[in-house]
Amino acid sequence: MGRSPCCEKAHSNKGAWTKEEDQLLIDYIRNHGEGSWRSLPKSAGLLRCGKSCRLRWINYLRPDLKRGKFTDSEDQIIVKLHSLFGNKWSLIAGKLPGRTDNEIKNYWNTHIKRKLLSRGIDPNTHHSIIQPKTTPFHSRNRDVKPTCPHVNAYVKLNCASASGTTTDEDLRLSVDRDYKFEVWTVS
DNA sequence: AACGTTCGCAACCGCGTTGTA
DNA sequence: TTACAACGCGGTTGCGAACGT
Repeated sequence: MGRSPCCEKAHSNKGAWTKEEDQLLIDYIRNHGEGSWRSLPKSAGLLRCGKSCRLRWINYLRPDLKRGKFTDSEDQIIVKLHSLFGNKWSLIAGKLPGRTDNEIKNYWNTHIKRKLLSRGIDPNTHHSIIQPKTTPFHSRNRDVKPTCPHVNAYVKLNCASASGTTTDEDLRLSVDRDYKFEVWTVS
């Protein structure tokens, strides 16, 4: 038995949102707050599924969104965080106030990936394509510096977790003014 | 000007995770 | 403990805009 659909698709709009739909969603969330996405469309008078409403709000309508072009420093932060976390876009977005995971994901795929490749850097491993390095990033109990030639980051790893991987709970991340990183475990 | 191609981004889809009865 | 509903995330797609010929 498959998963039940998140909404009555037959009675849902799809595709681009209209200004009227946006306004209905904004008004509803202003009055009632976020949450209960499944019941929200009906309550707000929207012919959309809850998932779609949530995405529209988070990625486009939220008042605290920065929007506009990414700055050079944001660019650098994204590259460095990606070298730490991989494709954990929501985690990366959490370190960039006003930016959404979807926005960062798109920016990575359309701009940064290409930029890294043009510099001879593998965007997945952050290692030089010409001189590949074999040292695993999440090596246990070892200091790695720097992990990638283009990143002026110092990452201190002291992973004590039994799995040998660093989980969100294990990690605390600090970003100083020069965007250098230090990652350590919680004892 | 017209057409084809590429690019950028909003939105959708499927699945894993979490909460709860 | 289990089953189900709802949420949240990451990958992918679709479409309009921009660009090139």
